[in-house]
Amino acid sequence: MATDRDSVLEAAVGVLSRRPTAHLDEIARAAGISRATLHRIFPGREALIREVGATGLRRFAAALDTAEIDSGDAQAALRRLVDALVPDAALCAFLAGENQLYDDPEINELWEIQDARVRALFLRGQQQGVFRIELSAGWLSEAFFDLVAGVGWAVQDGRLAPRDSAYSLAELFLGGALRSPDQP
Amino acid sequence: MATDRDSVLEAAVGVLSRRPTAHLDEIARAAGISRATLHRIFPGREALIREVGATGLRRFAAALDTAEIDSGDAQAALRRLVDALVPDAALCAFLAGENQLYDDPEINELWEIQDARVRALFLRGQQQGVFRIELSAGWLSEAFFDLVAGVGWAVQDGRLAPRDSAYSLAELFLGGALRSPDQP
DNA sequence: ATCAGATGAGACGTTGATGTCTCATTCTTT
DNA sequence: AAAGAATGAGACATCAACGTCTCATCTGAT
Repeated sequence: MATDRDSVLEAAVGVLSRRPTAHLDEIARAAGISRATLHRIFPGREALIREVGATGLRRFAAALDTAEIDSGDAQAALRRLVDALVPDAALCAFLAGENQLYDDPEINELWEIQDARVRALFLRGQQQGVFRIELSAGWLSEAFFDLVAGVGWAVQDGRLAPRDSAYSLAELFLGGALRSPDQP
Repeated sequence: MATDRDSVLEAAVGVLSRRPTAHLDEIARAAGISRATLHRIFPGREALIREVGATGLRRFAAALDTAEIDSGDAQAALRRLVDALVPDAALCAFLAGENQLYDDPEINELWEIQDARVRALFLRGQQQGVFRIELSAGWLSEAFFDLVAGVGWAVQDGRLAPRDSAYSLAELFLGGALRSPDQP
């Protein structure tokens, strides 16, 4: 049953995104199972972390797919990406915090692919005249991911309401903190 | 000699901001001293982490002071803050990643104070009509810190040139990723 | 040159998390 | 109801990092 595995992974993300060094006891308790069963599902801590990372990257890739980031106006594409990504913001927060994941060449390659896709979106937007060209596409991509992770943390800790998160993220990233001079 | 302690702390930040679970061996090697000497300076791992956190918060507070964030135009104040903060971006990255730090009530209180100061800056800017009011001051504050930490990581890993970091940070945060419609 | 202090290298015991095991209990299926 | 599978609880060994110690070496001051 895949549901079981997935629910455990979900719980693991909830704990690990906030405290990457959490003990297996804690993760098992959060998942509502015993440590023994956790070991029956995942061979060990390393495998669990790896699986959470792989899941996160798969969901990230799926969000890029559903948002169709290669189609149409780059700004609209980014807004679609925000909507698709916000439900998995906690997963992105985990990916951002667990740097040790990228020692694994397979995980690292998967990440490089998705990162390149996001960079391509920004590059396309710059060529369309939609995004600023004074800021490199690499930096835009990195900053965007930082903010997505930040949303994940903020929502998890109750500092940001989930229903505000997509709006807050898109508006700040696209429009910045400054009030537009022409809007009174 | 305070210089020695500080240089060790500096090296510790360099390692811990990227890999919070780094062994003491690694930190000692990065500082160019032996594990024994590291133990002579700091009673143990916990004390070291704590000290790095306290140093980070002190530097953060100092940056808020030198930027005079309570004076004048809020936008100019934020730009001053960026300039003052960027040299210690790695330290902020450490503070952002090491959530376990905030279990310590003393550290946590120090953080709350600085965070309130930043929030006050954004609130003031909103009252001045400088910052957007659709985004809460709390979210602006949090997002700003996320980006500062992101700059710290990006610089450390060579993905962002140090000389670009202040500009990239201030421009993206204040103006957003979108090209202004009136600027051709 | 000598001596005091500091440092590095390494050994050693301790501790805590992990991985594996067993066994009783519960749930499912027939 | 009975058999089988899955789970939980706990015991146990292992292992890696930590904290402490000793001793040889190095540095710097007198």
